Amino acid sequence: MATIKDIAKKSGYSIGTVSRVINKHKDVSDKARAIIEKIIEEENFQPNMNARFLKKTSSNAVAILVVGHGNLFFADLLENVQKELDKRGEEAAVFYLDEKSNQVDESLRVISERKPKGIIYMGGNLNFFNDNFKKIEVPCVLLTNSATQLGFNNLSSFASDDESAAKYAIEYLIENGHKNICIIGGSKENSQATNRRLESCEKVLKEAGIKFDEKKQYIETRYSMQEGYQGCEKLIKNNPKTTAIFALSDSIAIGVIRYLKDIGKSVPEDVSLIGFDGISSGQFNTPRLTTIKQDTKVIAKKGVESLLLRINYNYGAIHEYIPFTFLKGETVKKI
Amino acid sequence: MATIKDIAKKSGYSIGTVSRVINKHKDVSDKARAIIEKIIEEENFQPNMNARFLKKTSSNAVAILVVGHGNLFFADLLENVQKELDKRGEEAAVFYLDEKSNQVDESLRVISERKPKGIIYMGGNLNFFNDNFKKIEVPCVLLTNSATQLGFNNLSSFASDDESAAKYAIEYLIENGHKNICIIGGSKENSQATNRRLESCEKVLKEAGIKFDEKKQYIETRYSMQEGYQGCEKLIKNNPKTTAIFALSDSIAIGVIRYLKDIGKSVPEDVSLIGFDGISSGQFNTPRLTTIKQDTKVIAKKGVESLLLRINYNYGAIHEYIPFTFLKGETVKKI
DNA sequence: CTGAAAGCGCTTACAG
DNA sequence: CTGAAAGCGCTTACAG
Repeated sequence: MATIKDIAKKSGYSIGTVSRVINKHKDVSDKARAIIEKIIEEENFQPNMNARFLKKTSSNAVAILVVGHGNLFFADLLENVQKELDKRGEEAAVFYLDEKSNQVDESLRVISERKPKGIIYMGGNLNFFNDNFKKIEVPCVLLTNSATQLGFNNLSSFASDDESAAKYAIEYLIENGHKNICIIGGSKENSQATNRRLESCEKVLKEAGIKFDEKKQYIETRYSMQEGYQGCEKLIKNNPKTTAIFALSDSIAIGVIRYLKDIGKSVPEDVSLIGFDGISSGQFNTPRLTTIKQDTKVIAKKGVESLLLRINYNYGAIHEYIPFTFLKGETVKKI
Repeated sequence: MATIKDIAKKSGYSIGTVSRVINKHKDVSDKARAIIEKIIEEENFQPNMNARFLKKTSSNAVAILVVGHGNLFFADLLENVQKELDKRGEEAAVFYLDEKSNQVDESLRVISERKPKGIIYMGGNLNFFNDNFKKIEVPCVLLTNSATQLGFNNLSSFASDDESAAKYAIEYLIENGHKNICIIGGSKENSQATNRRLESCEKVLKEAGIKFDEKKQYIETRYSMQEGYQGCEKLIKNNPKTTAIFALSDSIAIGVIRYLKDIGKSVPEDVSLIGFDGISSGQFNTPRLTTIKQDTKVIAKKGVESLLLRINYNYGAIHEYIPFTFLKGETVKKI
């Protein structure tokens, strides 16, 4: 690969001038720029990012850390976030992390290596913020989980209004005559969102005078079809009279449908089902998922805006719950 | 962030010795190692990768370039590839590329920045190899597409036996009484696999004396539910008597099912359907997809093996077609 | 507008 | 076994 030195030699200019052309500095003569750009083109020269970032004390990119690969909801959200950054002329650098990894420690490394001007977290275990986030001074924003409790001044957060969403879903099931309701998905230990949703469900059920034993009628699972399938199996075995299920993600919901079908039950004929997220594959599913659609567009927009406000004008942290939409699919039946 | 210099100062050793500890060189006294490791631990020191890779002339990692983010089939294949590398104690570095990006140019950059000892390509446009692959000397392997035609000595390839798979699918449909068959998905221009499958289908149909007009009964689409839905719409409008569809990916197949349902047709009652890939979400779908399952385990294993054989013993390029499995789901009906 | 030079944080012969 | 020093490919004050 050609280096900046080669380009300098070929062009007759110094590496300093070549560097200025690469970085689009204004203080370069048109002539120099033309010559150097031509040679860069010819040589198919691409600056070495290692050298670049090693030297740079700050970059103009916003780093996006996505926890988990196959998460369709994050794929959707990420797309929106990138669009919003793009619209504002901001550069994005996406980093995918393993499901189990510590997103805060990873961001520490990204900071030291990439020097981003801001960080957007998507997913990850909330607890990790307690350990090392205090070392981070770059403006950050957490999406789809609330960071209010953490109380960091440089960490905003935008999540769906889980409380209202869960309330809406359960009330909708109740209105449709359901009294034997199970809930599936999430992690009480790692996710604020799960707790908020679950508490809201329980409150509504209690107020409606409907019995709900969390130990028996709720089960934690990861956000996959596989775990939805397995979780549903346990749930149904413990609660054979279940007539409705609220799944805390659409992927889980699809697994639930499959399990029910496998034991001869159909959705919504035998069991009604509401999902969460509103990912597109839920709407390509047959039956179309009835679900809480998280407003990824607004979450992305507000997240990006608040981050830039912090970066450019040193605004403080904001925490907001974003309204959801209810997608009336084909998986709830009145009984 | 602490640097190697800080660690050196705190430990009383030179940065050279600290570097040797980090890189697990043997020529370090137990005492020095113990002291330095303790301080690294305390300081939570993580070496700067930019500096590391800038200096290194070669790394021990295998780079994996994945084209496209949301591709569930690649997610499955990637998991298997990582497992195979892991099993052999090899390190992997995964790079996700945009759907439309030039994977060969990107790999050129990865080579100059990361100095991997080998590269595994998953997906991407075959044509890009013609332009710049000749500049690459590192051992490479292409998965899920055949590189036989390209004739590079450092590029092996492993793909499913598309020809037999397509033959099997079409024959299965014919055996089940279907004569009005449409095919959907892929790109004739960019994918060897698409061409091989399509040609094989046409051959079988011709031999069976079944009319097939490619212009009318085949449609190119990308591998998404969305495009499967839209593509199916066109296909059905042009071929209202269709009784069976062969979709060249499971995602497409799911979109097809949804479209048919939306016009009041059910799979397999009204239209039979065979997919391709065998991704897990096809098996969580209702109805379960009847599909050609690509053997990602074997593709991954052979790919990794051949790469390491080339790296360690300078073996030549191998091109192989891997046998498929037929998953008899619930989407084909005898008529 | 341009060049010469320092330095980013590491690794790696080289010498001892 | 350890240290001093060169150098990876860039960027960025500084001087002119």
